Amino acid sequence: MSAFKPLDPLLHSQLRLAVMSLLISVESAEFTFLKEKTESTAGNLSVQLDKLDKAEYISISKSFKGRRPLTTCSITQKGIKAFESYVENLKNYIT
Amino acid sequence: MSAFKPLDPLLHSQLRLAVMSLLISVESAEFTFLKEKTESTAGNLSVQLDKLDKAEYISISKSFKGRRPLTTCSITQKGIKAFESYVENLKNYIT
DNA sequence: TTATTATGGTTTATATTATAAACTTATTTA
DNA sequence: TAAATAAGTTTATAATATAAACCATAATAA
Repeated sequence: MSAFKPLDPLLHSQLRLAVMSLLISVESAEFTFLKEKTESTAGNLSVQLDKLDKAEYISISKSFKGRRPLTTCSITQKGIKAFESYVENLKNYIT
Repeated sequence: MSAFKPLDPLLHSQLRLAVMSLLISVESAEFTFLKEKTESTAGNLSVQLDKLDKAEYISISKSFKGRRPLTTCSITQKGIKAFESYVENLKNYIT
């Protein structure tokens, strides 16, 4: 027991982990909200959201608020499972 | 509260974190022991140990066991503090 | 009206990183 | 003596994180 299970590289990233951490406790969140909370640049955030989306850890919907673009993200079941098992695995490293 | 504090990039690495995790609970450990426990390649381990050493998170002593090289590592006070605060910061992300 | 600045992003370039492959030196073993 | 093993180190490469540059539209100022 307590071997070092591999840490999902998609989650073992400061910004993506922060995003998942935010999304896991809300229904959905807007791009600008995530940007503020994570204090990231828009470019970086955009790239990392795409990666999470491609892995189907989150789903992204693009629409408009009035006439401005609105990107809304929410975590998927797959994302929740991945996050939870990442956290479980991580515990072996830090306790 | 619960902002995302930055994660020390030196520790936010699977192998280096595993090494630190091992070293924190022992007096010292040999290269081969770390290699087995972390299931890493010698090359990768060698590189990561060097980085931890340069950051003074561990200290490395090279000697001989009989006639074979023996590399022994131990965590430093600086390393312990860094590890502990990494863990504290990380908690904001995963709880 | 025409600039100028702000908003909400995306794309691209770059520097850093993690990692394994290849190598070195010495020592056993067949 | 040749081949395999041990204990690493050095180097090459592919992946990654990140910010800079860019784009389109909207609001504001001159």
